[in-house]
Amino acid sequence: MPHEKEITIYDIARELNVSPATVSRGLKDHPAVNKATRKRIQDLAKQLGYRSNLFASNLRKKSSNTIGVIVPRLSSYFMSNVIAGMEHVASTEGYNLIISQSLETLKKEMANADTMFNSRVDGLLVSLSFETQNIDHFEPFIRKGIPVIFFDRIKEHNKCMGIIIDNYRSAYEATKHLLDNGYKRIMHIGGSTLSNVYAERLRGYKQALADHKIQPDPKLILTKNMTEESGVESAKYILKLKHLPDAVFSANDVCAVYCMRTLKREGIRIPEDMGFVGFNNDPMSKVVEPNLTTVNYPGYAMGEAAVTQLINHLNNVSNVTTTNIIILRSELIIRESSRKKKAKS
Amino acid sequence: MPHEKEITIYDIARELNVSPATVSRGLKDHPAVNKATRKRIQDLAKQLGYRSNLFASNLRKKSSNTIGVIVPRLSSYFMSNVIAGMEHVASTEGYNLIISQSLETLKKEMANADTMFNSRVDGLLVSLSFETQNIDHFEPFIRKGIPVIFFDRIKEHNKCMGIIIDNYRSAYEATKHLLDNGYKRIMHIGGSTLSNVYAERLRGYKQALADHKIQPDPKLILTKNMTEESGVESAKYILKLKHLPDAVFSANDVCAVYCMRTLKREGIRIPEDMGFVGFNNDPMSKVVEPNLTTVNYPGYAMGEAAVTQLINHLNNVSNVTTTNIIILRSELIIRESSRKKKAKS
DNA sequence: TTTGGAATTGTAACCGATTGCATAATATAT
DNA sequence: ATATATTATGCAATCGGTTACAATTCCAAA
Repeated sequence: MPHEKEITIYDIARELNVSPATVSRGLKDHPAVNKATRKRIQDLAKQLGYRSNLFASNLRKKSSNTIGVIVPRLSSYFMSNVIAGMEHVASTEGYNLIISQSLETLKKEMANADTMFNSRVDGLLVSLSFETQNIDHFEPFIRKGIPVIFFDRIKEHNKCMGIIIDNYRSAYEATKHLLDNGYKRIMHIGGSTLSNVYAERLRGYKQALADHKIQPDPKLILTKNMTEESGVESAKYILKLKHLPDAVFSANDVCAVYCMRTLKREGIRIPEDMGFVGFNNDPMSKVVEPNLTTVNYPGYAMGEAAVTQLINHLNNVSNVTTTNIIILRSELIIRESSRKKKAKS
Repeated sequence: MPHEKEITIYDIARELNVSPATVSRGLKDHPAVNKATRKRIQDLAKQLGYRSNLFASNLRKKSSNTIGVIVPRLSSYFMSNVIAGMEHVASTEGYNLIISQSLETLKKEMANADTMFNSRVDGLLVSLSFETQNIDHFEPFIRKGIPVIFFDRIKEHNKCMGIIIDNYRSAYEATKHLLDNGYKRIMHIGGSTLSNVYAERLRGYKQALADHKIQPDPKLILTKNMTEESGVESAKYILKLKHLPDAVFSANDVCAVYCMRTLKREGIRIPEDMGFVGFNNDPMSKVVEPNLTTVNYPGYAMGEAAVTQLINHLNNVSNVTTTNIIILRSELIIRESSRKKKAKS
């Protein structure tokens, strides 16, 4: 197959009897080039089907116009919305996105960071894996002044911005909502507290109880990995308790839904016998019966915010190393699963 | 901030008193370089924190080790699984992924293709937008011999491979399943038949009816955009019919679920009064009550297959322009929504 | 000792765009 | 008409690897 020859600025220069330098400038509307010359250059470029060689350009400019993204998993409702938001901003700003997943392992996260580093990304957006406690593998970026922004699953670092929602406050409100609706013995199913996300949700839960003068009962606090299975397991655990809880606040929807479903099948009525609140506003929270009260987690907005902040930093309009944390708005969505029919009885 | 100086092969060459060429070869284990020298080079490289400059390398080699991906939307259950599968294979094979979404518009799809072209991707993986009828915007790739693979939403092209499931057969089986369970008046909710996906599903539905000597009733065939809303609308449409269908085969789960739910609220019993089959095996199909019978759509496998095929082509082990279509296995998952209590009565 | 050939290493051109500096062309001021 | 800005363009080095080809080294066979 006879592939087309690639057009370079040299071809244009020769054709127009100017120097490659002029062509280079002309193509990007450099004011030092005569307006008429600029037009001739651009017209011919279009006509010949010229396309800039980004490698040559990047090599010379030492910048890639590419943003690296590392996430634990791409295939969750939340994360795919984050990515969609990122892609949206990045593409309108002329940046490319290189995306990789750590599959929740530190090993792969480090390998991915390495690839990103070699790919010379202009900046890095990271949501940390479950295993990640230490974030030294991002030091190469920081040492070279490449901005790193953590989102959702973050670790504090004095050179890196973090973008999160107020997990503490959301969990507090979720728990308070249950209390206000007359539920008293509230269980919490959460993930590993090594993660900021789950640690904060647990803290909010506890504080809400404390503000209602309720001692948290350790038997009512479960640490799970928040999958379908752990929802089922939690339900079984609940059924074995001598003193049943009258409500469950789960740190995500998937776990809540499967827990609820299992309990329902055992004859427990939701929300009369047991109230439920989840977290994430996953589509299935609106499908399960009864519909699940949950916390809306703005994935798309978080993705947009992360890229926007990064690009602003790259353009020197703001600075990632001085801003510490950005907190996005989240809200409790009240549905049937938490409305005790005879509340405050 | 004093950023670290970048180490190049020249630095290593100087230190070791060899030529940059030898370093270049040594770093990639070229057999022409003495084994001991190779080791010295690699050790020093590691010690100095050398990282290859991909721009320089790509510029010289005229290849990017990057695969471009264009999809309608990233934020669907199916697509996020596809992407996850792609990322998995790509990263183990040493390729990067550049991902963008067309948001179902031809305009953005063309713009994305353009960006990919300028980014010099080694290959392109595309699932077409709803608006796309004509695929001339991929001709620049084909003219340059850059392989293009379509997946899921495809158009036939004599130079491009397509990766799909057998939508016709799956739909046929889904419909047959309903018929076998005693349902007779089966409605179909599908998407625009400009898309291969929905056209084939409709065809399978019709053929199954025909094989059971049933005339398709045009009033029982709806073309919708398969969102939550269209599920609700379809339900309303159904309720207005004089002669109600006794089953619904929806071309996706979201639409099926919302249709089913709306009907349920109007007192229609599922599956007794009306059977339901969806498509996709979306997580919510396992949550809705009753659980929805559906066709499992192997997103992750499709992503893996697409990248594998592309990389094989790039390595000359297979050829994308000669293989036409690859069909992945899909299967009907039977759940409660289609089990008529008194079947075949 | 000479020599053919294999094993290593080096030379230098190249990939294509960018940009500091110099120069040329034109315009304005004196 | 001459000096001084101003505007427009060109020169040439640079970014860092890659690779065809040439050159050198080394060893065994003759």
